[in-house]
This record gives sequence, C-alpha cells and structure tokens, in this order.
Amino acid sequence: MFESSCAAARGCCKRFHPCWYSAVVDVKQSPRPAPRLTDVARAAGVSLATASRALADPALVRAETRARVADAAGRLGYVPHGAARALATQRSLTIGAVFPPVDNPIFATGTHALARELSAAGYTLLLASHDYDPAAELEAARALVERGVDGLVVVGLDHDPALYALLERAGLPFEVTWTIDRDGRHSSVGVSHREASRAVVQHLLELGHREFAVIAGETAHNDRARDRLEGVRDALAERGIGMPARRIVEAPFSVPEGRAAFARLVADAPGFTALVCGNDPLAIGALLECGARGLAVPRDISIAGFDDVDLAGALTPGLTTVRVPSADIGRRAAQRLLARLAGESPPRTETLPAPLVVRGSTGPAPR
Amino acid sequence: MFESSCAAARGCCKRFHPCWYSAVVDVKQSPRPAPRLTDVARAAGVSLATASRALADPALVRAETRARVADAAGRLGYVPHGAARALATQRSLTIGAVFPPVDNPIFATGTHALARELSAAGYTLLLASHDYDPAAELEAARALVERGVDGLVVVGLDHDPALYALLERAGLPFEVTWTIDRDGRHSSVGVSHREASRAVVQHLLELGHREFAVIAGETAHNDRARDRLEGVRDALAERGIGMPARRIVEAPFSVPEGRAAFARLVADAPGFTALVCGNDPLAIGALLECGARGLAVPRDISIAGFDDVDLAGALTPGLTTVRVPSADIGRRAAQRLLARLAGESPPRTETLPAPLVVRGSTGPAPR
DNA sequence: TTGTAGGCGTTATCAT
DNA sequence: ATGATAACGCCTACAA
Repeated sequence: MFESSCAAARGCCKRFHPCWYSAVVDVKQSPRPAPRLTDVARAAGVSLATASRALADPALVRAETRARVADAAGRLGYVPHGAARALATQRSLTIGAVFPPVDNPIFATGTHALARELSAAGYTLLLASHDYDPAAELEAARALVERGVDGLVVVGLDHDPALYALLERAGLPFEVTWTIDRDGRHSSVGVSHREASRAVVQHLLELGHREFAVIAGETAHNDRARDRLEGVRDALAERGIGMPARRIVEAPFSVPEGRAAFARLVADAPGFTALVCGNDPLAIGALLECGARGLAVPRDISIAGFDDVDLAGALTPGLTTVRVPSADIGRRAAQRLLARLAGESPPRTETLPAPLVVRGSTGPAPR
Repeated sequence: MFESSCAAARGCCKRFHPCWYSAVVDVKQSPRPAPRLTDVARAAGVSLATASRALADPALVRAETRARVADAAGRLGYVPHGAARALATQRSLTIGAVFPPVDNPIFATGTHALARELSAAGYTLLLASHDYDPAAELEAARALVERGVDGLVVVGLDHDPALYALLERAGLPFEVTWTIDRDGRHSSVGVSHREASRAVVQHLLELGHREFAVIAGETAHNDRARDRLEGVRDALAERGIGMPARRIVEAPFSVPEGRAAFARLVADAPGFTALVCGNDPLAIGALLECGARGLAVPRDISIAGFDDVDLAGALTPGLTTVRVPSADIGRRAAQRLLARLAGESPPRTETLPAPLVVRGSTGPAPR
C-alpha cells in the first residue's frame, strides 16, 4: 500500500511521499505541511507569480485579483517562508547585534531600542551576548553572518582582528556603537567617553578636590573603560595633579563589585576626597559602602558615576554622573544601518552628547 | 564590450552577468561574490556533495579528502549560506523570543542566559521586545515565525488568542516562561508567583503586621502582576484580614514610578505598616521615598519586593524579596526547547523554586 | 567513499 | 495584468 501510494506521490505531490510520513512519529505534531505560496495561488485561481506579486507589490496586480489572493492567504493562514525569500532576494530583513552582557542596564536599554526600531522597519534583531570575551564575540559574529544578517551592530572598537576581516570579506555593513571611531575607519555612533570623563574631573576640581581615586571598569578588551580612565588622567595631568597608582582599582561592572572595590580603596589608599567611577553600578556600590561605613556623601567624600541609569536620579543623594544616551545609540545604530542598506550615506561618525549631570553626590572638598 | 561579456557570462557563470555589475555603484562595497560551496568543492577537487559532507558530517568522508575541503574552505573564507541551508533542511538553527521590555533587569538577565545557552548549542536568538502590548507582541511573533525560527519563547500566558493560533497552525514548539501553566495546556517553565507572594505576606503577618498596602505592577496583560496581587489577597483572606481598595495602587515597573506610587499611597491611605510591592524596582522606589520623607525602614514601615535584583541585596537595609531565578528560567527555557527539538519530552511544566529572602527592610510591626 | 541530480519556497526575468 | 520558468545555495537520497 505504501508502495503504490509512494509511486503515486512521486508523480504528483512529493510532499506527501510516505517516507516523509513514516519519519514522523506524532502525527499531531505536524498536522499538515504549512501552506506555501503555490497553495495560495491555486486557491485563488492564479499563477504562482501573480500570487507572489499580489502579496509583495500589490500595485502590480489588478485590485480584484489582489483581493482574491489576499483572501486565500488569509483563509489558509499562509506565512511566507523567510529562508526561501532570503535565498531568492539575497536579503534576510535581519540585523545582527553582538553585545557585551545584555544584563548590564545600559546594554539592555540599547538592545530594547534597537529591537523596537528595527521591527518598526520590518527588520528583526538577531542578538548574541558575550561576557567581554573577544573569542566568544568572534564566534557569535560568525554565527550571525552565517544566518545571513543584512548588517551588524558591534559595541566599541576592541575586537579580534579576525572579526573585522570576517565582516570585510562578507562585505557586510556594520556599525560600531557607544564608542566613536575617530579615525573614521568604521562607521560609528556613540559618545566621547574620554571627553565626558574629563568633564567629571573638571567639575570635581572646581569643587576644590585634589585627592582623587578611581574605580575603573575592567579595561582589558574594553575601550570605553580605558577611555574613561584616560579622561581622568588627562584632566588631572592638565592641572599638574598627581594620582598614585594605588588610588586606581579595576572592578567588573556591578554594584557588589563597586562596594568591594571601595572597601579595598579605603584600606589600601585612604585620604581621597573625590571618587570617580567607571560606571553607575560601581558608583552606587561605593555609595552604599559609604553609607555602611558612616561616611557622609558629599560631606566626607564626593562620588561620581557614568551612564546615568534610572536609579542614579532616584537615589538620595542623587548620583552625579554622565548621561550616556543608550536608547538613542541603539535607535540611531538601527537607523544608520537601515539607511546604508537603502543606499544612503549617513555621516561616517556620529557623536552624541554625553552631558554631565550634577546631583547631590558631589560637593565641595572637605577642608 | 558589455554585450559580449554578457553573452559569455550567460553561457558559463550567471553570477558575473554584467547587468549585475552595472547595478552596483560602488565596486569596493562588494568586491566579489562570497564563495559558495561549489567554489570550495572546485578548489578542493571534489564534488559538491563531498564538500557538503566533509563540512557537515566529517565522519562520512575520508580523512585526507576532509582535510583538503577544510583547507579550501579556510583559504576562501567560506561561510555557509544559512538561508539556503534552512531551505534545504527545513531548520534554521534559530530560536525566537518575544519579551516584554528587555530593559527590565529580570528580562535582561533572562535574555542574556537564553542567548548564551542557545549559542552554546549552535543556535541563535532572534529577539523581539515589546512594551506590554499584546498587538505588538503578536506582530513580533509573526515576524519571528516568518523568519523560520525552530521554536519560540514567550513570557507568561496573557497573549492575544491569535498568537496561540499562529503557533499551533505553524506546528511551532514554544515555551511559556516565568509563569507556569497549571492546566498543562502549554509547555512552561517558571515560578508560582501567587505562592511566593503569599509567603511574603505570611512573613509580614508573623512580624505582627495587620495594616497592609500594595504597589502592584500593572495587571492588564500581565498574569505575573495579577498572580502576585492575588497571592497577597489570598494570604490576607485566610487570616480574615481586610485591605481597603485604596491601599492598592498599580504602577509601571520602575524605580521612579515606585517613588511616586508610594507618595500617592501615603497621601490617600496612610496608616499602613507593611508594604508589598509588585517587583524590586517598585520597592526600591518606595524605600527611597521613605528615606526622603524621614520614615525609617523597617522601624516605621516594612517593605518587601519581588525578583531579587542585584541591587536588592546591596542596599542598606537590604530588601526583603522573593528570589526569582531569571537566569535559570532563561537557561531552562532554551534547554527544554532544544530537548523537544531533539525529540525528547521534558516535563510539561517545570516549577522552579522562588524562595523568600528576608533582609533588613522588613521588621516587627510598630506598636 | 564519492558523485549525480532533484528539491526546498520564493523572487524576478522574460514572454504573452 | 498575468503566466511560465530559471535562478538562489545547500542537502541528501540514490547510484556508482
């Protein structure tokens, strides 16, 4: 019986080939193959080509025909097959992003904005997340390229050279984000971490502080963390103010790590009145540790962060910080990439403002 | 000249058809077409099929041949074409997720875990993010289905019925997360928000509290928020303790909204000694507003949250809350989906523990 | 172990 | 305005 139906199937419709059925254990799992465009065309009494046009570019088809096709598609619950379309058009309507831990609030915000902006344009986000590991990042990027993304978003400039090579060979447009590429070698949208960091220090200098300490983010594989640290050094050097090496500690970006780092700093290199932190979670950790130690902020010590996460403004005292427009960066990255795919040429590098936000956590240096 | 090269191209290699070239403005943009498997095969001196096998299932091919193919692929910088592969195999090695705002820390954590777990298995995450809008969610899900995801992760059970219909028609395996589906109609992994919420109230009752207030998350389209609120009602009802309606306010999940909601509560319905919040950001907002008003926690008022975000334990006093294992949920959702794709049958519903974490923000009721 | 060839579901180029 | 048909790049029975 299978034999004969097999032979018959071969002749007309290969999709019902019994071998296919026999491979399926649970029939309920796949009740019937999903309808394809051919099915829609048949149901509407038109050719495959017409059905395709009616759905893709309605203007090319008579209104009445168009309606019949739309109706048939609706009745059958037709869903276009993206892979087939991608194969035929050589575009996937998909954008990839390789992000550092997306559970960092700023990247979470950026991801959200990116996803929303893309979907508004009919694109979908393919997201890969790594833990500041260049090898993992490269691997993730390769996976995204294989999936046929039309463009890619990466964070910062610190990447395995093989990543750049991969993207260049594939001729894949990509955007560097958060950081801007001063050399203009890559298309980028972000802020000047270094400048903003200088502004923080200048603010503290104006308040009379001369004894500085820094809790920096981990600078390996992270140009943002390095730039922020460099900004501090720049501003101090300009004024001829020194800062001993032991007043600088590095810590992973998190509140608990910020607490711990502050404790280390107080133990190893006490006497500073101003603390500059690599991001807000670190600063909040430091603030909390101050509270636990009975240190008053800003009376005994001034603390500044970087990023302006939601919480920064809600704390008491509010955290003085730099506002990094994460949502804007995500949104603009999407827009720039889509513009380039449409043949436009947005400015090679786009610098967003990152203003200093002065709140209660910084005040005059104690005398 | 184009004419002749065109004719020649037609005969041998259509990819170099001059029409194609003439359409490309900037030659540097697409230096040469990406190498295909055919090119690798030719370079290695084997057939297309052998090249395919050598790369996909090395065991099927002689070691020496395999090496030649691998070498050729490496030299040419060959990257498989995902769409073509997906079309041929009917699998995209891609999993979709439709999440509420991924800038909510718990969803950010879940996303991160999901992405990492998937990529470890060779899969990639297609992420869509909405703002608690069922229509947008449906649209996003449809986009993911079109992209050919092999499975889908959704959050909770509150969805447009059309979403379920879509997934069922497509025969697409999906996982409900965060919430568990008691009826077992859908495969799910999450926690019992209702039970955990009861535990919070029981804890407060044991501390002698009788005057309760609630800052709930917005319950529309959000079964987690509803369940948490119901849990509070359950526990109070069991003990015959009433709570007037004006002691319950709803607010979007965020720190600033928590502050504002607390202010409203104090203005409209003062006199409560215990405050149960729909999540940690709301609770942290309430804590901060207490600080600003000179209310001591827990002496004057006890406050509890839900989720156990990083910050909850770092605050002083620490926030009493329920630990929701977001990372585990993301990880398990990935594992369960992959297992099902591999033909296994993980338990229909998987309930993860959500223990009460007692910290300093709750204490004996003032007398 | 390797090669041959048909098919995956669309789009797009030709005719008509 | 519509229809026939050749790609798109890969996988995989089947044959050798």
